[in-house]
Amino acid sequence: MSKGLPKRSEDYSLWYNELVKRADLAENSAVRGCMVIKPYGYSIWEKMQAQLDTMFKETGHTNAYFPLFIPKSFLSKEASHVEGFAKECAVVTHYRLKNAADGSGVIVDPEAKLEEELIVRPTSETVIWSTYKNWIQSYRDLPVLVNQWANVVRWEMRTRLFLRTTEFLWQEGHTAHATAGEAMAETEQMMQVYARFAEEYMALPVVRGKKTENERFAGAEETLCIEALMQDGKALQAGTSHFLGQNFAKAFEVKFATKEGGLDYVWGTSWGVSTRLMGALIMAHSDDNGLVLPPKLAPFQVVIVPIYRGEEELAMISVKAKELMLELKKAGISVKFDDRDTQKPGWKFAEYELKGVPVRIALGPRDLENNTVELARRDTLEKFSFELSEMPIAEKIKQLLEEIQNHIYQKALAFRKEKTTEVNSWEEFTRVLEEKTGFISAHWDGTSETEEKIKDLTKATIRCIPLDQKPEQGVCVFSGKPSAGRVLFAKAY
RNA sequence: CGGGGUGUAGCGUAGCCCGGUAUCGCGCCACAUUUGGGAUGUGGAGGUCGUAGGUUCGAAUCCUGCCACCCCGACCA
Repeated sequence: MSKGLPKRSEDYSLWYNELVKRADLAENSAVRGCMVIKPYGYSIWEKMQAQLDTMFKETGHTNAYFPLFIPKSFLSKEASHVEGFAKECAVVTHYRLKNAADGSGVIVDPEAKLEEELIVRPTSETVIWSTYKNWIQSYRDLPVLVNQWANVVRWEMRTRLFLRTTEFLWQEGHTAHATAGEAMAETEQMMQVYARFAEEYMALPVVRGKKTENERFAGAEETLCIEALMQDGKALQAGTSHFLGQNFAKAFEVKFATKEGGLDYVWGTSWGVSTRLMGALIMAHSDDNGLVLPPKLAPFQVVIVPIYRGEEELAMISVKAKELMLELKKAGISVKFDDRDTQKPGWKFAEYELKGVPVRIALGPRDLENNTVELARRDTLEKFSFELSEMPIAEKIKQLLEEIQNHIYQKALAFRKEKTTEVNSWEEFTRVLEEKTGFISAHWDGTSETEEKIKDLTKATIRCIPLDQKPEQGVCVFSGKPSAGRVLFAKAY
């Protein structure tokens, strides 16, 4: 392994790829487009899962599990849904292998052709709604509030670790309601859950918004989203929540007896976030020295590195280190004590910086003598000596972790503000897009045609119509037609 | 699927034009000296040169097929 990471300023995507690999988050696998998520990377995902899962349960949802395979016929029941996913589905056509007659290995047994092919789920609306049909008969059965943690497959042409892989891990919530209003409220609620998760846990500021018709989920009436800005000025969709109207209920004949004695189709929602969040996390905060992790999601928040000559010194330092570790653990802080004798302190410093550990404690003979430790924070790379008599170490670290969590959020927020530009002319639009990058807040005439043309010309898309959009009369930056408010454009991942 | 590129030790590479049995760095193993920012020295292990075939006394090198990966385009969370 060579030492330096590529610089963000020189080659951002190379920096990203190298960082993911060197920080032990993930690597490419033997299967094209699929990744191996390594233990350190998976630990972060587990932290995300745990927190999101808690939030889903707090909002009344329960986990369940639906099959990986979907009968082909299901997919075609909702017209726009098929259209959206048909081009990227993996299909199972056979169920058996056999030895080749010429001894060259195994081949697909042509005798074992499936009568109906199975699709590897690209998303589960269809299997789930075919199941809901049986679960729901009356308004008394509603709402159904279910989430599942699963893997899905979308056969992408070009993949990138975490950001776009053929198989990815995610959660998909699927709910059914008696009224449109209730379903819409659920859609909004879950978008807010995602936004809160991104901001409070990932330290990632997001714009809450609504997708335009072009960018909407295939099969949804309305898609709400959270959009984040990465350090290279490109936007990343971090989570989506869909109001499905009665589309899937109609496609799968999910009707319920209303309180009033009528029969009506059920209203649905679906919402999801994926391992793509890992990519967002990495790109939002990390620097040329490596990963910068928010304390709330770091696999361990503190690492203790002993500095010593000889076994006796290590033994003495270990006693102190273990004492500190215990104190920290009692306070709910996760700590790793790295007493490996196989690597030197300097090597460990660089390693934990690469891996984004929020706080490092270095403990050496001088510290034992002076009753101090050396603290270093990952976000600012500041180092300072801390007198253990000053206050309990756990309290100090707790403060520090909170400060780091807050600081990286503020830093990302300031960056987004700086990179969000209001523009009023087409000339300005293209110039800002090319030179400054980031979000562009501009008037749009509300038509898909204009959106398409802008995309063709510049690769920029409408990321969202912000929910906090101010009513403001203006003219479309492209067509000159009247507009009632600004939307956010950007080049996106 | 179009256009370009690359496959050589665990990783990154030189050699290929001009054919003679593979270079260097990192990592790995052993020993010694080291340990407050990626240590140093000495010794060592590790290779079907992507794959199948062809040309040749001889192929990493030349020719042909195939495979894989990367980059750029059309599609996407």
